[in-house]
Amino acid sequence: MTIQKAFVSAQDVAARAGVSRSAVSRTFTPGKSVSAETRAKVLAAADALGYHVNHLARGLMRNESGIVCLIVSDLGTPYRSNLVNALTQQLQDAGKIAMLINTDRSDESVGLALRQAIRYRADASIVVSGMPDKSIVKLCLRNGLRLVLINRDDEHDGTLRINLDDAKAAENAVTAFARAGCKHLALINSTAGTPSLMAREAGFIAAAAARDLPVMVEHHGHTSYASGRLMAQRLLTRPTRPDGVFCVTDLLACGFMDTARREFHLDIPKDLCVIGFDDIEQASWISYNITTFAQPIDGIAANAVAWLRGDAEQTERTSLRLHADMVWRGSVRGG
Amino acid sequence: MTIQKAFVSAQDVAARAGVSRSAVSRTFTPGKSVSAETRAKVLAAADALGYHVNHLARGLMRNESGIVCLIVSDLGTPYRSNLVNALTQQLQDAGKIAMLINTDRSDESVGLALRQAIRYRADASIVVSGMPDKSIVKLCLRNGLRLVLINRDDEHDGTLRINLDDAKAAENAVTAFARAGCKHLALINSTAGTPSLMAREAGFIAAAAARDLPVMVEHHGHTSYASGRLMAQRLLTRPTRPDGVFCVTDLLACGFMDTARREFHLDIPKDLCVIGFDDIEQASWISYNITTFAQPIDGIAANAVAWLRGDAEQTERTSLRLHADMVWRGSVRGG
DNA sequence: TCAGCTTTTGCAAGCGTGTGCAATCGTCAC
DNA sequence: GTGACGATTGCACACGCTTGCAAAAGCTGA
Repeated sequence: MTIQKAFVSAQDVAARAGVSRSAVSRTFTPGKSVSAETRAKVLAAADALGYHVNHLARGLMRNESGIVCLIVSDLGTPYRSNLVNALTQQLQDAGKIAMLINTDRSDESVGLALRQAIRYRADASIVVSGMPDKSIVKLCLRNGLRLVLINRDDEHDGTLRINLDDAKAAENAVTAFARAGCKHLALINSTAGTPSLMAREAGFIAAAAARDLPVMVEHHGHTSYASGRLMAQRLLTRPTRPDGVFCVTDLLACGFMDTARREFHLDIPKDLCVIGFDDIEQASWISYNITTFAQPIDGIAANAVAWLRGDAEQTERTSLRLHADMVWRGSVRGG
Repeated sequence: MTIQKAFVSAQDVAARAGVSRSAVSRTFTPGKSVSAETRAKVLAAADALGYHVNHLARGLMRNESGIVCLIVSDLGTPYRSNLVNALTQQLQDAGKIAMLINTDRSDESVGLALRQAIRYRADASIVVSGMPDKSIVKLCLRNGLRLVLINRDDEHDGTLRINLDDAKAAENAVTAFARAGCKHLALINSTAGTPSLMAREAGFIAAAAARDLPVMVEHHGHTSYASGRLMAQRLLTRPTRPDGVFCVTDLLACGFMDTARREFHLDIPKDLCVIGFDDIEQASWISYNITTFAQPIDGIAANAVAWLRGDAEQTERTSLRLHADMVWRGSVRGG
């Protein structure tokens, strides 16, 4: 194999096709005027040479790279990986491409990620984890980087904020427990306390108070299986044992249920009702069968992408609140 | 807010700092010679203006974008999302950035993904799902796009192939079953049959044959929880019920175990031993507690990234076979 | 002070593309 | 035959950056 230039350029294609370089460029730009004959010659030459438009150069010229950054931590987590999956899929369908940046959930590392997005002149970035601080957000907007915040908070203007109706869901959870005859409610949550988790907590406590039901609360670590186990041990050794527990995440619920059953020999839902949140795949597995709230993952992704495409009616709405449907399964009595 | 140019360029910074544009460029290129004084002026101006090097332009000049494409299907799957997580993390640490492309696992869509990688002049792409055909691989190599194939096959020259020692693992599974006194072995697998899954199957059958143990085999759908359930129904209604089942994936094992317990009231490991593969998080959950083989995810990622960086000794090895350690848990008797 | 050296600096070319502008071509009606 | 008009085409500049080259500046020792 002879040594050759790594990538073939439009110039090369033009030479082979016997046309000007602009003709090549126009052939690959939808909506530009090229005669059928020229187009055919160009396409033939491009195919023979293995030509592919250089998107770096195109992005440089158009000032629009087609890149959208996804900023996310703990991609291994079921909920997050499903959301990222839906987002990349829908971005691809919209002609964009996803760039993935890992963060530990510190604000600082989110800032670093956003700077990286700016460097690649991303058209937008979508923040799934962590909270960018005000100055970074301003920097992004100033640089023409559009921002979507998913289940973050509702503070930053100029961005699209997509949140769930966490308070409403929490209220429904209380209602379900009340109907099941639960008298002693409890809630377990992480210590991190993202705005959306805190909204679930506050909503649950408020709704319970409205019905004069007491709520025990535990906080620990991240929203993981291990945390769920640990909080189960704490909660189930209290003097009065709760009989209705709202886990702000299905992962917590899985750990909680396993410990309640194996270590405390409790029957779910007879002795203890459990409600989770997210509707991850595992919640539907036979061993768990958790009553939970479904994150409208496709809906979230669709709204984000629609806003990015600048669809007329969507562009104006900068704050969206989606509903999380309750999924009735077997971890609550009398569904 | 006044209308202004979207992005600030090196020119703008140079003007404000009172130096030439090249000085700005050199300031942001490690190893280039700039006086401390100039560097300070440049950094001050860059900070004030919010300047960020344009990586599209830089990539265009250097002919090296810093982008690495990850080609993957079903990111929602625990094993894949953990692998992608490790890869993006380690790529970031190496100064690269991950681009994520979703495929259905058809060869065709892998081809499309690779063309996308070429268009963005990615430095490399890492194929986690699907199998690119020979002509596309050639096209990539000709375009200077390096290729890493993870748990694919071992055919393509010029690429880095990272595989597990599936045969050895399968042999260890047979040994474990034999020690537990299992007489009737079985294996469940997807119909897709990627090379690595087929290697596990072939290895298991061969090792069982060497011990004169019969093996029942079932194939169905993807390597999912649902498939595991369905194959359990098929396998456990056979005239002779297996007492040692190798599930080529933990997800299959979860579905299999749930069905074996709830629908056939079998005790694991008393009536039935189960071994999985991957060591996903769920395999360690109390409800499953599956004896399995750990994918050396960090090792895979580390090897891939090291090869991409062109580390001297690594560059020569183009085919790697890593070991999957057995993780002893409770789904096999007498661990 | 000055030659000889190293470090720093600015200039300008070039990376591969998109696109405004003017020139060219073909078509058609008169 | 001619003029008008629309579709195509090529030229040349621009995008923001890197880098070779040569000039300038700083430093050393005699």
